This record gives sequence, C-alpha cells and structure tokens, in this order.
Amino acid sequence: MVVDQLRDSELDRLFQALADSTRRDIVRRVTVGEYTVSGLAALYAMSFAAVQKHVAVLERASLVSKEKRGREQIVRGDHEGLLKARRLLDEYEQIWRQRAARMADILTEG
Amino acid sequence: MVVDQLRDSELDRLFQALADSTRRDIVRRVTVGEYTVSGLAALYAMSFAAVQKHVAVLERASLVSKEKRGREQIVRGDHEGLLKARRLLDEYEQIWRQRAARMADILTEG
DNA sequence: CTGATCTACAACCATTTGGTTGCACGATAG
DNA sequence: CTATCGTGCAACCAAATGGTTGTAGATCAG
Repeated sequence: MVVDQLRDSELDRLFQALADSTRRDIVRRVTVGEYTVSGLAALYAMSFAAVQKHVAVLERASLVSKEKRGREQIVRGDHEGLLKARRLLDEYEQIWRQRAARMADILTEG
Repeated sequence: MVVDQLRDSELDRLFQALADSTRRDIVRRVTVGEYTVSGLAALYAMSFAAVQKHVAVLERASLVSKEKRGREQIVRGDHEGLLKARRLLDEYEQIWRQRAARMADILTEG
C-alpha cells in the first residue's frame, strides 16, 4: 500500500543517514549539546559545505532539527528519527524472539 | 584509534544494508523461515542477480548467513548484525536520557 | 552422459553520494 | 555604510549503489 511505501522511504532515509560515521558523530554531539552549523564544521577535516550537507541529510531523516538564531542556525538532536529506527529494530528483535520460542516448542513437542 | 575505524566501517555497512526496503524485507523473511537465494529472488520484481547482490550485502553486514546445501544456498537470519545496530541506538537513547536528566537537574537546581 | 537448475561473478549503465569550489544573501560588527 | 560572518545552494567530479545481461561452474534429474 501507499502508506507502506511512504514509511519505506522514510526508513530508507533514516538508515541511510545513520550509515556514515561523520553523521553519527554529529548526532551524538548535538544530542549532548548545541552547535551551530559552522561550530560543527570546525570539528571535521572537510569543507563547511560538506558538513552543511551532512546536517541537511540528518534533518531530512528527523535525526536533527535546526533553529535560526540571528545569522546562526542552532542544530539540536531530534528524538523522533531515533525512535523510528529503534522501533524497527525492536520489531525485528521481536521476530527473533518468536522464532526462538517456536524452536523451543518444536524441541519439546510430542 | 584503529579499533574505532574498524567499528565505524562495520556500522557503515550495517546501516547501509538496512537502508533498502528490499533488504529489510529479506531480513524479516529469513528470520521467520529459511529461503534459498532463488526462493527469495522469486519474491521480488527484479532479476536473480539483483537479489543475489542484496543477499551478499546483508551477509557482509552480518544480518544474514548462508549455508550450502547441495547446489542450493540456504539463507538464514544472523542475529549478530541486528544486535550491533541495536546496541548503537540504545547508546544514543542512553545519551538522550542523560540529557533529559541534566535538563531536569537544571530546572530543579538552586 | 546430458540437460536443467542454482549460484556467483563480471561487465556495463544510470543514478546517488560525498566531497569540492564558488557565489549570493541576510545578519552583525565597526 | 561597509566589511565580515554564517548559511544555503548550484555546479562539478569521482566513487559507490542498484539495477541489468551474460557467462561459467557445481550439482541434480533422467
């Protein structure tokens, strides 16, 4: 269904966003404290534009949100994305547990 | 350190592998039951080779393992990859909780 | 033995990704 | 007002991704 397709691309963006160590590092940092985009850029051995793009990717994945303050843009962690990713992995974990239970049933049946 | 770099590329591969809905579907299915590679290929509107590549990506991410049986290759879910991904998200969740606690402290201090 | 089936892999192609430089524009400082 | 700063975006490039077709090696069926 269409809903699933939307959810799919949302998850695609999410895991895609997490599949880069610079972006994972940004997520960590902005969850602990606040950073401007250039404040983040100063941390990595790459151009400002590259970091700005990373932040944009994280924002589209709801892992980060920005708030304009004067000419600066404050980057903060956004819990929503993390929750969605966790929910999927929890679901998979649940499937594993059911599988384990089924195998136990087979071993003890009859 | 070097260890972190290895861990980084491992996580890159993991989340990258999860960032595709076909691959997520495969993970689900092979956790519930067993499939051959061509058994999986029959489920999707793409070539056998494409599905075989997806399985290879999942295997390198430790989300799936294969076992040769005759001329077939049985694909099963591998719990290891999932655990690693979950561990990272749990870590992030932990950071969020600490942040929440810190904010509560600030509100109640003095 | 012969033919069909299952798998892996190479070569190719279009698109996306992760980086770069350069530019434009709003906000701030002097 | 002017110069600087912070940001976003476009254009470009190399490499990776996700798909294709074709080929070749094992294994199984008859």
